[in-house]
Amino acid sequence: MNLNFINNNNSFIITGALPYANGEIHLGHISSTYLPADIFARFLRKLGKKVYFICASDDYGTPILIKAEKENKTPEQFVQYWNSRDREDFASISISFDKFYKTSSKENVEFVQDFFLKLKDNGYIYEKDVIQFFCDYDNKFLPDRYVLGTCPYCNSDNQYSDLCEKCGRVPQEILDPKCGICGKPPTKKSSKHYFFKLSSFSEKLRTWLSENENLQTDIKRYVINWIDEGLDDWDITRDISWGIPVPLDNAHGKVFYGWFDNHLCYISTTMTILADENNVDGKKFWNDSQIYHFIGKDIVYHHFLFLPAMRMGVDNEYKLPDFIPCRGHLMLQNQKISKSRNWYIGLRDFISQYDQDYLRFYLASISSYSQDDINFDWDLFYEKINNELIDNVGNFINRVLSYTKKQYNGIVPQPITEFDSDDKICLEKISTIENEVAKFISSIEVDKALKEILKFSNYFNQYFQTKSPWKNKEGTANTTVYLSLNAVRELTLVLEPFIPNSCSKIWLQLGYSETETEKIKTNENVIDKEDNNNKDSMEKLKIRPGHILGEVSPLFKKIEKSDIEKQKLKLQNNLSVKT
RNA sequence: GCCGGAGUGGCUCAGCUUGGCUAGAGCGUUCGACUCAUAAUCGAAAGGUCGCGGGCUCGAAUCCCGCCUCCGGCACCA
Repeated sequence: MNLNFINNNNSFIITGALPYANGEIHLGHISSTYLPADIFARFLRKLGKKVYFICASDDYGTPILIKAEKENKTPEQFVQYWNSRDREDFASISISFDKFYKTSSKENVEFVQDFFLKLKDNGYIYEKDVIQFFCDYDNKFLPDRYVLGTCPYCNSDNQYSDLCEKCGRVPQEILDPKCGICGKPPTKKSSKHYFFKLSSFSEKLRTWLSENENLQTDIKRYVINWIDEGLDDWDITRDISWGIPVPLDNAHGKVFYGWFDNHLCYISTTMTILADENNVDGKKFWNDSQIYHFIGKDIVYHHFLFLPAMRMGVDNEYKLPDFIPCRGHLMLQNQKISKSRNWYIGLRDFISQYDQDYLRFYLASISSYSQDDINFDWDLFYEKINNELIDNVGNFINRVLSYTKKQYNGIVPQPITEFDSDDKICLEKISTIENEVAKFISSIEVDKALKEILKFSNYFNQYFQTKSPWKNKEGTANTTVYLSLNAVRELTLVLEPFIPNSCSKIWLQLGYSETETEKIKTNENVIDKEDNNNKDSMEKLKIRPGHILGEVSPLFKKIEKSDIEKQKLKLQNNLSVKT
C-alpha cells in the first residue's frame, strides 16, 4: 500500500474489469476502472517495473445472443464488432493495455474448460436438476432474458425475467411469462445443471478477507456480511448456444455462465502474452507478481467471492489477487448514469469534442479511492480544466518556455548568482516532488497525487512571479529561469501518467526528441530510496545550461462557457426525447 | 427492514484511523500589484455554532450514545 511495497516488488499484473461486449464504453467505465488502472500502470512502468496491463471483452452470455439475433448477426460477428470498437475507444483515451483480448479466445476457452475439470476433480462441482422455462414452440430452454413478463414489483409489462428495467429490481418470479423469441407462454421443464460449491469456501473466504490488509475495509465488511448470511452454491451452466461448452460427454448443449469464465480470462490472457516471451514460466510469473484487479463497485460480489473461491478450488495454482481496487460509480450531473434513459456520455462522443487529456485530468482529479460515487459536472469540468490544467499548469510551462525563447533565444542560461534561500527551496521541491507524487500513486490515490502536482506548479508560479526575471535581467534572472525550466521538466515527468499525450508535446517543446524522451522516462528511477542527502546539489538538475529548447506554443485551448451550456442542453434534450 | 457511507465557509472537498498547532485547500467574491505568459499570474481580505442533542475528557470536527436528513447495496445484475 505504500512506496516501500512498490519498491520491494518488481513485477505487476494489472487487470481492468472486462467490458461486456454489447455496448459502448462511456465515461463511467473510464472513471471507475480504466483510468485509475492506467495511471497506476504507467507509473509503475516509469519506475522500471515489469508490468502487464490486461483486459478483454466479455463475449458470452444470453444478452449478447439476443441482441445479435435482433440485429441478424451471428454472435461471433456481434462481439467482434464490439471488441474492435472497445479497442479503438480505449486507444482514443490512451489506456495503455499490454493486451486487450477476448473471453471467446481459443486460449481462454481451453483454460476455462481445463479449470472446470480441475474443480470437478477436486470435488467442487456437482449436478442438479433445475426447473426452467422452456418454449415448446422453439424447442429451447429460456434462461434469464429470454423470458419476458410483468414485473411483480412495479407491474410494468414486457420486462426481463431477471431484471426489470423500469424499477431496477430483480423479480423472484415474473408474472405472465412469455417466450422472448416467439411470444408464446413457455412451459416449465427440468434441466440438468452444474453447480459450484461456493458454500464450502465460506470459512476460507472469510479468513482471506480478514487477513488481507490490502483490501478496502468497508468492502470487506460488507462481503463478510454476505458470508454470514450464508453463501449459496452457484449454478454455473446455461442451456444456450453461445458460451464455452461444458467439456463433458453428457453435457451437450450446455455452456458456462459468463461469470464462471470471464474472470479466468485475466489469467488466460496473461498466460497468452507470457507464452510469447522467451524463457518465462507463466504460472511462476503470475505467482511472483503483485496482482491487481481494478473494478467498479457493481461487481464486488464476483471479485470478492466467486473469483477467489474458484482459485482456491484449484489449490491456489494461480494466486489470489493482492489488491482489488474498487471504486464507486460516476454520476452525471448528480443523476445516475443510465443507458436506457439515455442519461450518459459515450466516450467516443466526448473525445470527438474535447482533448482526451481534459477528460483524464478531470476524472483523475475527482477520483477518490473509495466506493463512494463521484459526480461528473459540466461546470466543474469547465472550471478544473480552465483554472487548474490550463491557467495553473499550462500557463506555468508556457510562460517559462516562452520567456526562455524570447530572452535567451531558447538556450538554457547559465545560473550566474549564488542560490539564495528561495532558490534552495526550489531545488528541494524539484528533487522531492516525484517522491511525493509517488507516495500517493502507489496507494492509488490519484486525486491526491494530482493535487500535489498542482501545488508544485502553483509554487513555481509564485516563485517566478516573485523573482520577476524581467525586472532582474542583470541579477537573479538566469538562476530563476534555469530553476524554473528544471521545474517544468519535473512537472512533465510526474504528469505523464495523468496526461501522457500532452506530456509528449511538452518534451518536444523542451527540446527532447522522442528517443531522448524514452530514455529519460525509462532510465530514471524516480524513486529516490530514502536518499535525500543531496537535496541542495545541482546534480539533481537534469536540464543543463546550453541545452536548446524546441518550438514553443500554448499546450491547451481553453473551454468556452457557451460550449458547456450546449453540452448541458444536449444532455437534457436527449433525455426528454427518450421519456 | 437489514447493512454500509455521508452531513465542515456561496460551491467542490481535505482533515476524523493514533482527540490538542489561531479548522485547511481549490473555485467563486472584494481590493491591490505585475506584464514573461492563453484577460494568464502574484499579494491581501471577507466568509464556517465542523447536521442536531447529550456524554467521556484539562481539551473533540476528530472518541461514545441518541436523533434528523441525504445517498448507496441487499446476491448471480458487467
